[in-house]
Amino acid sequence: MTVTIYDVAREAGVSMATVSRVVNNNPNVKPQTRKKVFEAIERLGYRPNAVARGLASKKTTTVGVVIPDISNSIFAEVARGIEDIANMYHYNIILCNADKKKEKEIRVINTLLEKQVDGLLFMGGVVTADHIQAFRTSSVPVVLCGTKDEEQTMPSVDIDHEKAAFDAVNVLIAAGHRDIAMISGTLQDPANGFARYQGYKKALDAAGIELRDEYVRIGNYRYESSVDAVKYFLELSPRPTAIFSATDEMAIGAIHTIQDSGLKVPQDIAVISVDNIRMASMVRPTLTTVAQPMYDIGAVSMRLLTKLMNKESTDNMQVILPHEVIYRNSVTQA
Amino acid sequence: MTVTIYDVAREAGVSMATVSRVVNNNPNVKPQTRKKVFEAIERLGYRPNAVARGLASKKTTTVGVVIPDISNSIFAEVARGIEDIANMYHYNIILCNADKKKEKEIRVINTLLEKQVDGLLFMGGVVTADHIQAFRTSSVPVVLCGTKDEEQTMPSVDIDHEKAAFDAVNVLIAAGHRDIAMISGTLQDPANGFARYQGYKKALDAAGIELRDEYVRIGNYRYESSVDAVKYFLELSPRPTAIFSATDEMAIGAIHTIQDSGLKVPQDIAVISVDNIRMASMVRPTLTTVAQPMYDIGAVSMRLLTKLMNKESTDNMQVILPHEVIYRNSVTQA
DNA sequence: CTGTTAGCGCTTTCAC
DNA sequence: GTGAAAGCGCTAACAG
Repeated sequence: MTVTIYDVAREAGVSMATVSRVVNNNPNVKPQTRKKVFEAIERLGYRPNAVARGLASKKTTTVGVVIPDISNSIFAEVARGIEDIANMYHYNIILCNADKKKEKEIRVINTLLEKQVDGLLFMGGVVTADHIQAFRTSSVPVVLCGTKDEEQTMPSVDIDHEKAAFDAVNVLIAAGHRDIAMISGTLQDPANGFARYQGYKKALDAAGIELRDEYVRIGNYRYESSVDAVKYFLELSPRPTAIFSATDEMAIGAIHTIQDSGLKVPQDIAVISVDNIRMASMVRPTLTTVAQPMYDIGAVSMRLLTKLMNKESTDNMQVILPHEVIYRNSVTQA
Repeated sequence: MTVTIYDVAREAGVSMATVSRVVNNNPNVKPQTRKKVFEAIERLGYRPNAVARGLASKKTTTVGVVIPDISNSIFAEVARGIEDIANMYHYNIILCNADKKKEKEIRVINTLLEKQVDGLLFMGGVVTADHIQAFRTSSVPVVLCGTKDEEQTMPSVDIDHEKAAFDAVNVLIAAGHRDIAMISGTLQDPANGFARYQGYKKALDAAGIELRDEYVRIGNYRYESSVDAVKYFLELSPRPTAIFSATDEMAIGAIHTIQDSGLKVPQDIAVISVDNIRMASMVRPTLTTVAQPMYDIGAVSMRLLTKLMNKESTDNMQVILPHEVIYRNSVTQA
């Protein structure tokens, strides 16, 4: 039924070992023999069985990628970076969505490990002790991308979220704003949540602006969640003249809510955030934001993982990539 | 080093077969024995090797999903539907991005087949003879989702794109429009391209409106591509009073281009499209569009695939799911 | 209810 | 350059 390496060997009049060598590009095969084998493969329509190969060689040339939320375009962009480098090094990637659920993340990590992936990339989200525990039960290398663990003991690739937020708020301050509200993510989230909030606080602090509790609302990163936050801000007095959103998606929700209330962005209220998703240049006004290099985060973390899988020495296990303010039209420049 | 089923057997004082039964939830094990085995597993930290299991059982409980473009939110939503049903039937899914490149699609299909997936889901895009050929070289079932092949010989789940487009254009006609332009996808694409164009043509025809060549521009489904199309339309005389876009993303580009030119949507030019991506309710004005049930397309195709993998009989191999007009604010209702 | 025994399809020494 | 043979870790008859 299915044609195996043995069938090919017989058809070509050689041993399985030789066929294996040909398939794996081992140079120790006479060109003529190689040709015979290729012909037999062609004739029989042989397709190597990666499962059998994986069992025999104890390598699958596959890396597992756990993605917290497949419908989030940020992760999609990171995934592209991962893919490109993976292809370059001849690894296949298997992407597993975890729905932003911790329990599912752990389950997915275990599934991937059972499938004997050669390495693991864990994207975004919170990295708990349970995650670390799951990683430890395996012997394959793991790289965190777009996040890091509390103790910073694991290899990771990320931006400096606090500094990014700091820079964003400073754009607002430089434009003359003093009444600056923030739509934050949950403070439980060390990267997109807590760190960005810290950056906001420090920027205000550095400018001698007092932090006002009612100027901070917690959202869930979704468009809808910023609608409520902004409605709340709109009732305040003094009403904020600028809003710093932890993410672009919430910023876009903010812009629309402001506009729906009859106010103008940036004239009445300026808006800035961090991420630079594709949509940021698709709204009106276009969104001023701090870009994180999503593709590079993916690419660099995959590259780091290849080194780890090859047991190459690596100097820097905790990579921080640079970010950059993208000036568009949701903040009036000074 | 790695602990195997054999180690567990020894530790628990039973045979490998018994351990295998316990791990696979085979009822033919005395509760007490089962307990002993579980304890041994726990003590040793045993994790079953899915690769070995796959080789021995010739089943991987894994289905491969090829996704044309991971950064396209439509596919992401379809993927959610696939995932949910896959989990329900205890299949893992491995997602492979193909960058909308035919060559890469074929390569990915072959990789997946080498990995011995139990079934294949092929999402969106054009299905050529080469694709069919690749599918045929394998013995596992394949379901197309969100697309279909020319000859409709393969199992598939999709909407009636032509009818969806027809309905969209009719909304415009019902609102009194006669000068209706279209931003189409490539006519090579049977689903999102050709079929939607056909629907446009037929709707005009049914209303006795003559088709004008200059009222049709071809885009590439991206936001940017509709900018040029709309600029072209704006110069025309008579200027169209409504635009039908083959996809939401291009429709959003259209709306912004119209607004940037100083005109208003829907007062000066109405816009409608097909898809209903999340962003459709996030733009201003919110986008009137024909919704395709993305989650369901994924869910139904995965369900169909499970039936095929179990060799259950299935009456309907070419499923067409219903679509629905979502009235929002980019078309003034009559 | 449990153990024995063949493989699954391939890689990988080790000889020749 | 090539072949023989021993597994990789597990499942699946088949016995008992």
